[in-house]
Amino acid sequence: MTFTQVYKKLLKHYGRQHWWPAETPFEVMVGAILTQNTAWTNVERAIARLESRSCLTPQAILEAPLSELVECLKPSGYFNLKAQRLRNYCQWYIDAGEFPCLSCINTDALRKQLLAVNGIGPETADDILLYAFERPVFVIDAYTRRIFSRLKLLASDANYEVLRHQFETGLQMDVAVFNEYHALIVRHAKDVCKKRPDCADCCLVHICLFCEE
DNA sequence: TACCAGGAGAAAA
DNA sequence: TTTTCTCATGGT
Repeated sequence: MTFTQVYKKLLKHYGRQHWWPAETPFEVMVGAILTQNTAWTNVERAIARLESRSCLTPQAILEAPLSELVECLKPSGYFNLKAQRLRNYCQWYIDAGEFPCLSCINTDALRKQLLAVNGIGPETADDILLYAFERPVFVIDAYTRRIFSRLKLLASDANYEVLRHQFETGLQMDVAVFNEYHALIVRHAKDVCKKRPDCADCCLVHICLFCEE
């Protein structure tokens, strides 16, 4: 089984996922920060609160009183932490020139800048690069680790950069494929979790889907 | 009631 | 350098 074969099976089974669920690139960025260790349904509530208070722009987030920002973020959990992280990100985003200025920076340099922002780790940076900046970067999350280590395509204890490199060299460097693949992995993980909640260790690999036809 | 969810950073060992 | 702890709400 190869990365490409798994992708084709997932795509055939679930169809296109149309990710990321957001109206604008900046909303993608906000969602990427708010979804850290948090269910997406809770992130949606927080984003809706930001939007209802006209706080879904980097300028508005920086100008809003911290107490108001915290109030908006409460449904997504870790609200104090995320309010500060969101502000850190917005400050960098404005200082760096926003869109379209940032589109001129090459992917490696942009990734380094993102990782230098307090609160932006590898996964969040890659979410932003792939879904907001449309760069060919593969996002490695907990689902990806579990599913692909079970398929013996990845080592579960390898560090993030090693896993990302394995994925990116195992596929064609294509933004559309990376976008769809990660979305399908999340969809699959959630789908299987719902079907088999009794399974120990959250059995994320739906064997029938991946067995040889 | 207990556990987990589309992590990251600081502190401790 | 590696491991552990903290941040926190909402759904199951």
